[in-house]
Amino acid sequence: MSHFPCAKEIDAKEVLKEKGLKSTPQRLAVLHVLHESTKYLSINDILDKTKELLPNTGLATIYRTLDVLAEIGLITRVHFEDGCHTYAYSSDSHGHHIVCTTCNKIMDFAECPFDDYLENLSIKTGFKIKNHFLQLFGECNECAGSAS
Amino acid sequence: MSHFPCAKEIDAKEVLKEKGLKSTPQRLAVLHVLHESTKYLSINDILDKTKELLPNTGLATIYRTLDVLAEIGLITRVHFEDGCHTYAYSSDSHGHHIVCTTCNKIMDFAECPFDDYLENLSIKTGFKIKNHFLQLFGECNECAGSAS
DNA sequence: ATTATAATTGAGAAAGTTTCTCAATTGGGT
DNA sequence: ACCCAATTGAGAAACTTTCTCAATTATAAT
Ligand SMILES: [Zn+2]
Ligand SMILES: [Zn+2]
Ligand SMILES: [Zn+2]
Ligand SMILES: [Zn+2]
Repeated sequence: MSHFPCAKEIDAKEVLKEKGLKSTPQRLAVLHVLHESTKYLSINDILDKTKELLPNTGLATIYRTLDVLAEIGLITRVHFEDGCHTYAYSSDSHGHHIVCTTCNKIMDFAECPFDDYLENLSIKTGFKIKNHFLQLFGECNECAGSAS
Repeated sequence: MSHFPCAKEIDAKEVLKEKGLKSTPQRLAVLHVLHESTKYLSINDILDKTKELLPNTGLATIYRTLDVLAEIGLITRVHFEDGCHTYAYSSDSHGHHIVCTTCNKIMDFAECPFDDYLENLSIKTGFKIKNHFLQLFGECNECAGSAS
C-alpha cells in the first residue's frame, strides 16, 4: 500500500473543488483504491479495500462515490462481456482499457485510433458521433508467458 | 410486424442445429424480436415483445435465451455507459454498434478499424489482444435534424 | 406415426445488486 | 469556533438475475 494521499489524490482535490464537491476521506480513499489497483475490482472488492483505510465506510457510499468520480472524469466505467459494471482508474480523461482475461489485469491507454476513422463512419451512417466506448480483451505478457 | 420466421431465423435454425441446440419457438421469437428492432430494448421490452408472439414466455427463458444466442454469436451484448446489459441484433459475427443517445436507436456496422492498429498496440503493451469491445455513441440523423 | 430421451421451459423462490430514506455527521467558508 | 449545505452510514426497499424442479417439447430412432 503506497503513500496516501499521493499526487493523484491531491490533483483530485482540485477537481472536486472546481466542481463544488467536498473532498471527503471516502472519496479520496475510493480513488486511491482504484488508482492503486491494476486489476478489475468488483464493487465488493472496492468496499473491502476502502474499509481497510476507512473501516466504517458503507456500501451506499461506494456506489455514490463511484458515480461522482466517474461524473467528473477521474475514473471510467469498465464493462465486461459478462458480468459488467465496475470501474477502473483512468489516467487520462480519454482513457481506454485493455483487460487480461486470464488474470484480470487492467491497463489503460490514452492513445485512440479513431481520429480519422470516425469522420468516415459518421458520413456513412448519418450518426453524429459524440462518444465512443472501447475495450480490448486479451492476455497480458505474464499470463501469456506462464501459460503451458 | 414483419413475416415470421424470416430468412434470418431460418439461418438461425441451422446454427442452433450445428451446436446441438434445439430450435425452440422461444429462441426464434427472441431472435426475431431483436432482429426486428433497431432500438435498444431492455430485458422487459424483450419479454413484452416476445410475449406478443408467445404469450406464456417466462422471464427466466428470456435470460437463458439471450445467453444462448450470444454464445453462438447470433446476438451481441450491448453495454451502455449507464445502466447496461442488454442485447441487440448483430448482422455480422464481428459486429460493432452505434447507439443514438437521444432516441436509443442502434445500428450495427461490420467494418472494424483495428486490423492495423491492434498489431502495434499489442507490441507496445505486451498484451496479446484476443477480443475487443467497441461502441459508439452519438445522435442519429433524425434526432440531429429534429433538435432545435 | 409412435416412442424414448435429453433439452428446454414456466413459475416462483432465492440470491444478488442497486437505490432510497433519513437522522447524524462533517468539510469548508466565514 | 460557528454555520449550513453536502455527505455519510445503516438498513429498508426496489430491482435484477439466477436457481430449482416438475411439466413440456423438439428431435432422433424405431
Ligand atoms: Zn478513443
Ligand atoms: Zn455493461
Ligand atoms: Zn471490433
Ligand atoms: Zn475488429
